[in-house]
Formats: sequence, structure tokens, C-alpha cells
Amino acid sequence: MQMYIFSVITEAFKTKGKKDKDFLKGVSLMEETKSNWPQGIKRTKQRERVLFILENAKDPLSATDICAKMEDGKGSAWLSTVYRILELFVKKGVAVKTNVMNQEMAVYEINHPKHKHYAVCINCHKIIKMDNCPMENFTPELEENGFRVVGHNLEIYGYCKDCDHLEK
Amino acid sequence: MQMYIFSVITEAFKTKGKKDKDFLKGVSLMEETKSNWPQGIKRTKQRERVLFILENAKDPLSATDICAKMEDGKGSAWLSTVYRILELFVKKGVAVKTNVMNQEMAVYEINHPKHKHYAVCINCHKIIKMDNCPMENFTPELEENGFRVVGHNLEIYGYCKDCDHLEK
DNA sequence: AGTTTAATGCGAATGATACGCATTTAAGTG
DNA sequence: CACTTAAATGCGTATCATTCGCATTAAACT
Repeated sequence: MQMYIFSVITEAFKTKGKKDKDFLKGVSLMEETKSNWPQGIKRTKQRERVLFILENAKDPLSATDICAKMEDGKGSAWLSTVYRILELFVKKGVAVKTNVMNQEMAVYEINHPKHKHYAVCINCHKIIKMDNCPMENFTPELEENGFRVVGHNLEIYGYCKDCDHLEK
Repeated sequence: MQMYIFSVITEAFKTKGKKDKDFLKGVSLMEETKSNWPQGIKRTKQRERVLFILENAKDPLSATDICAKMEDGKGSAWLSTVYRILELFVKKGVAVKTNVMNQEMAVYEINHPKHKHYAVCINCHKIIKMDNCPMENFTPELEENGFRVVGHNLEIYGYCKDCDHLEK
């Protein structure tokens, strides 16, 4: 739920209205196009942008965050569209959905093989990155065979050093 | 979002109305009282019941589930109260809140030292119990010192044997 | 270029969760 | 054991993330 700086071009959009978007014709809207587009996903402008934003994000982003980041003149998308794209990305294994400390909002990240996990303070909700992952070299014993693991979520919760004095 | 069988007593409540609850006076409403009440939590009827229900649940329960289970004549509670109690339990380390596959609803469990984790099918959302836990014998490397770990959530996602044929 | 199928824009609906306030209950005190 | 006080609950309502529906638009395929 952060605020982002909107570009001048977006402001131009706002004043000129939607019908006039083509005053930008000739300006490449696709500069971020990746050469390796994920399999089985139809390539659209909006999806390209969401993928690009996720790939370049330092922290997990909510749908609203992504929507805000798209308001920079390089091709925006409606919030419900962003949700649909994210749902697809998760289903295809491109992205990972998490609820840090089960807060109100879900956040999304690229499903990197080298991912991060987080510890969250129960009291102040501060998020602390974790550098190792217990899932490396671990084989889950599932009650049903034939499950193909695509990814995982892990979250540690407790009290950070500033909140540890609180009674248990 | 399951339906539960309501007891005859509850039906009596419904027909007689709230003001008449004391026709049950003398009937113990506290049969489930635990001898070891968690520290730092004020003991009320509603909290006792929620704790008892959590302690005897075989699967994680949502706030709505718990609220429904309380409609059995042994002392019910309003949904918002259940939410408040659960929030407190989580804060005190008594319960654990999870969002299996980040579905709409959060579920709660007792924070057992010997807990379960789950694998979830990305497609059909089937939940499969896991018998081991990678967090045993694992020490997280956090970017900040002095974090006191109280618990953790882990969730594996992928495709179950019935959905594995779907294209990646 | 034309056709077809799927994606998006847009608004409105849904549903879990949080909040506010009056009333009740638990716990402490003399 | 009555009395006081702070905290919990009942109850309704507000909030806000997420989903849905449908008309329009854009991608992909002859």
C-alpha cells in the first residue's frame, strides 16, 4: 500500500484521456520484452509488463503495487486484469503467491529457483529476510503418491529484537 | 465452509430466543475446561471454548468453522468475537494462522510442537498432509539478530496425481 | 486482410475481516 | 461477599482485497 511516483507521461494520459493514447505512437512500449517468454502463456502487452515488473522487483509485490507501477506510460492495466494475470502466472509456475503473516493482502514474486524466505514479527510485522532455505535437500513425505512439487512457501514468525520484551 | 450438525439444545435456543438461555442453568457449560490455561490470557467462556475446539480439531479450522462448532449449546460466540480471540491466540503463540494456498479464508490450528504441514494442488486445491517437517534441525540465518522464533508456516504446492497431466 | 478465440476494460458483487460502541463479565479490593 | 474497574463480548456495520460478468479489443491463425 505504498505510493509510487507517476511519470510525466502518465500525467499526460490523465489529462488527454484514454482515446488520445496514440499520441505516443512510435514510442516503443515493449522495451522490457524478454527473449524467453514462458511456455503456454499467450503474450500480451499487459502480461509482458507484469512479468517485467515481477522480474525486476526487489521485494514481493501486491496486485495493487503492480497496478501502480504500471501507471508509468508504458502500458497500464486495470486492477482486475492484474489479478487475472497473476493468477495465471501462479498456475503456470511463473510466479509465487504469498501472504506474509497472513496480512490482508497477498503478494507475488517470481518463482526463482533461488528464492528468499522471510521471518515476520508477530507484534510489529517487521519482515526480516532469511538467507538459507530448509527445503534444499529435503524430501517431503506425503500421504499420497504422485504429487509433483512446483514450489513452496515458508514463513517464520516470532518476536523481533525490539518486540521480544513483550510477555509471551 | 462446511456445515455442521447443530445439537438439539441449540435448536431450543433458537426457538426460545436469547433471553431464555438461563433455562439451562445448572447444566455445566464448562465441561471442556482445561487445567492448564495459557499464561497471560484472561479466561472467559468463549475463549475456553475456542481453545477446546482448536485442541480437538483434526484439521485446521476457519473462524467461521469455529463459530459454527460453538453453536451446540455449550456457549456460542459472535463471529467477530471469534476473530478477536483467534487474533489474541496467535499473538500469544497459542495458535497458528495459515492461508492454505492463499485461498480466501485463513485457518487456525493449535501451535503444537508436533505439527503438520500440507501440500496443495495448484489446480484442484486438494490438500495432502505431510508427515515430516524440514524445520526440525534447521537454524534460520536471519539478516537481523535477536529474533525469537515462535513458529513457522510451510506449504508445498504443485500438481497432485490427478492434475499432473495438465501442461506446465 | 479476415476470422476466431481469448484477454482486457470497466463496473459492480462478494465475502472475509476489522471496527465502534453499548452492555456484560471477569478479576481485584476492601 | 458486595463493589469497582478494566477488559471482553454482542451486535451491527464498514472496509477492502479479490472475483465475476459482459461488452469491447487484441492476438494468433488461416
